[in-house]
Amino acid sequence: MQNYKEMLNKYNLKATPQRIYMIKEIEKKGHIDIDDLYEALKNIFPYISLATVYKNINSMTKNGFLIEVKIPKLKTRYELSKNSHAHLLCKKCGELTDIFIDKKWITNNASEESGYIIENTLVTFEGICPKCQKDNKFL
Amino acid sequence: MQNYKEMLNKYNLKATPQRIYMIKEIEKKGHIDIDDLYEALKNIFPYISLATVYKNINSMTKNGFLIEVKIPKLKTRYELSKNSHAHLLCKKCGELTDIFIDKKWITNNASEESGYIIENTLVTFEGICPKCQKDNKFL
DNA sequence: CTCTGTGCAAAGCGTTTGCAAACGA
DNA sequence: TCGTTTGCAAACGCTTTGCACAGAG
Repeated sequence: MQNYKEMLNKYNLKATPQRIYMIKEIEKKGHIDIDDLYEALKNIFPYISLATVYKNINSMTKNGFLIEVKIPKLKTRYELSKNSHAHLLCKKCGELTDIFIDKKWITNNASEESGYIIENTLVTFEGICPKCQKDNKFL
Repeated sequence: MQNYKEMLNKYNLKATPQRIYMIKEIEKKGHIDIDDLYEALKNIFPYISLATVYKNINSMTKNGFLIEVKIPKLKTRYELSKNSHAHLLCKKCGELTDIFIDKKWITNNASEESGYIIENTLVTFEGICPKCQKDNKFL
C-alpha cells in the first residue's frame, strides 16, 4: 500500500483509496476489463462511480502507468506496465496470460526491412490453453 | 468485380454493389476504419447508410472474410484476410502497413513453453516510419 | 418468388463531461 | 488551504436494431 502510494505519486496522481485498490486488483488479476474492475471495486466501495473507474483508468493509461490490451472481438483489458512480454489468449475460456519471449530477432528484421524505428513490439498468441485441451478433446 | 462477386457468394453473402465497392475500397487502402470507409462509399452511393456499412462489416468479419485490426488508442481498422503477416504502425502519422515476417520460431517457442495449441500469432510493431523520420529529426 | 440487404429513424450501450462536495498533499 | 478526485446525472458518440421497401439469386 505504501508501495502503491509511492507509485501513484511518482506519476503525479494522488493516492486515493479507490486508486490504490484499483491497482491492487489489476495486479492480482494480471489483466482486467472495466466492468470486472468496477464489480470488484463495488465490493469495497459500494458507492464508487463507474465514471471514477473510467477517469482513473484514463489518467493511469495516459501516463503509461497502465497498458491497454486490445484484442479483436474482446473487451479491452488493462494491465500494469511491466517488462516486455507477449500475451497468450485462450479462444475457448478467454484466459489471458503473459509469456516472456525474445522479440529481438523479429523486431530487428522488421526494422531493417521496413526502415522503421521500432519502439515497441506487440505479440499475441491465440489458441487453446492446456486446460481447455483436456476438457474437450474435439477441436 | 466478377471476382468480388464470387468471393462474396463463397461466403454466403449476396453481391450487392455496396459490398463490392466496400471490398474494393478495403483492398485499395489495405486497412481502413469505419468512418473513412463510409466517407469513401458516400462518393459512390450518396444515400448509403452508416448502418449498412456496419452490418456489412459485421457479416464479413463474422465469417472471416475480413479481419479486425485493433490497436491501442486507435480506431479499429479492417483488412481483407490474407496470409499471415504483421503490422507496422507509425506513431506519428498513423500509417499502418503490412510486413511479412517469419513467426514460426516465436510461435513454436511460446507453444512449447506454455502448452497452448497456437492457432494464430498477431504481431504489431509500433514506431516511426521512414518518412516521419526525415520530416522530423528530433524524436 | 423468396430471402437477403438497404436506408431510415430510434434505441442501446459504453464512455465522457460538468458540477458541487469531499479529500489528499 | 489549494488543487485534485469523487459521485452523480446528463450528455455524447459509436454501434445495433426494427421495419418497410428494394434488390439479388
